[in-house]
Amino acid sequence: MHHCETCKNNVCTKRVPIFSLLNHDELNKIINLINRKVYKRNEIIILEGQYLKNLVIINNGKVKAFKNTIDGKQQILYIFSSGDFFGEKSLFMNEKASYSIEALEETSICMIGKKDFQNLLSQYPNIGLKIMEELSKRIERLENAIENMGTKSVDARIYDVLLEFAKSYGTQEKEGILIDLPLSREGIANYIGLTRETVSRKLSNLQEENIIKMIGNKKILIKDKHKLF
Amino acid sequence: MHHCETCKNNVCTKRVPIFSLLNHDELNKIINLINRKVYKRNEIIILEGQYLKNLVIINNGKVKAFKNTIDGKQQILYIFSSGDFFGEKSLFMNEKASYSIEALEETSICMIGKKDFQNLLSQYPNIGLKIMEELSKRIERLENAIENMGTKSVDARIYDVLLEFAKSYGTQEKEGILIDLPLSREGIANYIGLTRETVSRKLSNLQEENIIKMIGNKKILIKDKHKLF
DNA sequence: ATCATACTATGATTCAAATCACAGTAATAA
DNA sequence: TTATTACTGTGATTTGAATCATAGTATGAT
Repeated sequence: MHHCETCKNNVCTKRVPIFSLLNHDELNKIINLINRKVYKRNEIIILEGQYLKNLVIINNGKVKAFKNTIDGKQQILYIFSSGDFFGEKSLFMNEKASYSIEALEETSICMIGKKDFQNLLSQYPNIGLKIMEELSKRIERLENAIENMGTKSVDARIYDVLLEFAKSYGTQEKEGILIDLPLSREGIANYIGLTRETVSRKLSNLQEENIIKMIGNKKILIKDKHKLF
Repeated sequence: MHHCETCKNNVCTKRVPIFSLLNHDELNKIINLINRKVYKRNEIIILEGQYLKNLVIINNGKVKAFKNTIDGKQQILYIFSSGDFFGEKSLFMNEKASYSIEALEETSICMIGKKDFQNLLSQYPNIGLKIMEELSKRIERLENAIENMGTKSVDARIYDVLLEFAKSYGTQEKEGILIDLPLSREGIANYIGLTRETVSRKLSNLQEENIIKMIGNKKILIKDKHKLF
């Protein structure tokens, strides 16, 4: 199974940074350890508190990782897309997932069992280094998010999230950077710790100032990136 | 050098979780790779933006890791104490420090050069696993901090920081948990994203409600822990 | 193309933390 | 012990985001 060319090309190994140091034969061995699954928009992939038995790598699509609070609020911690992984915590510690994962669009994932992945780790120590590198990057993003929420004005936080989205989901067009928003207004609010209404208002302001242009609800054109600093 | 008993007992290796899987002889080998240094209260150990050439392990004392913003605010990200390490990012990536480190009290540190530590890592892969484990814990703390700042009331954030400090710096006394505060009111404010004044007021409230008792400026007695949930 | 549903915008009001201002207190060094 | 400095507490005021309320718009399914 999984040996036809189409499958290979669709499978995570090729596009995953943590496997980037492996050669063709090594990748092929890994393919046999992988289980795939596809989720529809809004489907829950993991629920906070569940035990996770796999390392999950995103092949295609986007998911959000979030925590729900007792009083009905939601904090989005990550948006994971192609090549990102989660569930790594269960590899070294036997702990419950500390956040839920929900598909933001049709998303296909690859799963590698805990044991299998631990074997891979000891066989190819470089994978471990790559994971540490990725965890370090994630830590740095979280640290910046905390700095933003703790010290920056609401306007600055809106600027930052627009620039982040521009980098991750934007394409350069002649009029500016066109962002394919991964989140609704409410999602953005839950990502940067504001309310839906405040995000709406701030974006309207930016549009009035001719810095951005909202195209429907799912796209934003950044006309003047330099005014967002 | 470093072979007398007093030195051994004072050196980081024994109290550092990341070396916990090594035996006595292995630890002795590591001792020879270590350089020690002592910092006084308020001394800067690393400045944001500097290149770091060592993994730094705290032997004794406490430091704060923080970012300064352009408009003069400060966000404290971590309080590191005995057994904690930092500078691990420079081991896999050649990047500048993303935060400054300042001693909160007299603090002695142990340093292992980048190259030496990389050798250790390949010699004892378990150290790598321990580091990943520690990074995972750090990630979880950051994720919780973001959830707190994004979704919780100011009161809840004060409760949380008191409970955190009680766990890390508190001793059980008959009247309650006595916390040796690592930070001033302003420091606490910079840790949870509030102002000095708000922290003062909220602590005063808690004292009036007989939940805590402030003892000078550096100690707080938690009389009724259960009211902080 | 129409409809149903989910999402968005925006005005009015409330509220709580930031800010400003200054007095009071604790900690540290001489 | 006293003096000096740094830290803390608290009142008055401002400010800006949350909340409440409702109308408007976009999107996707049929």
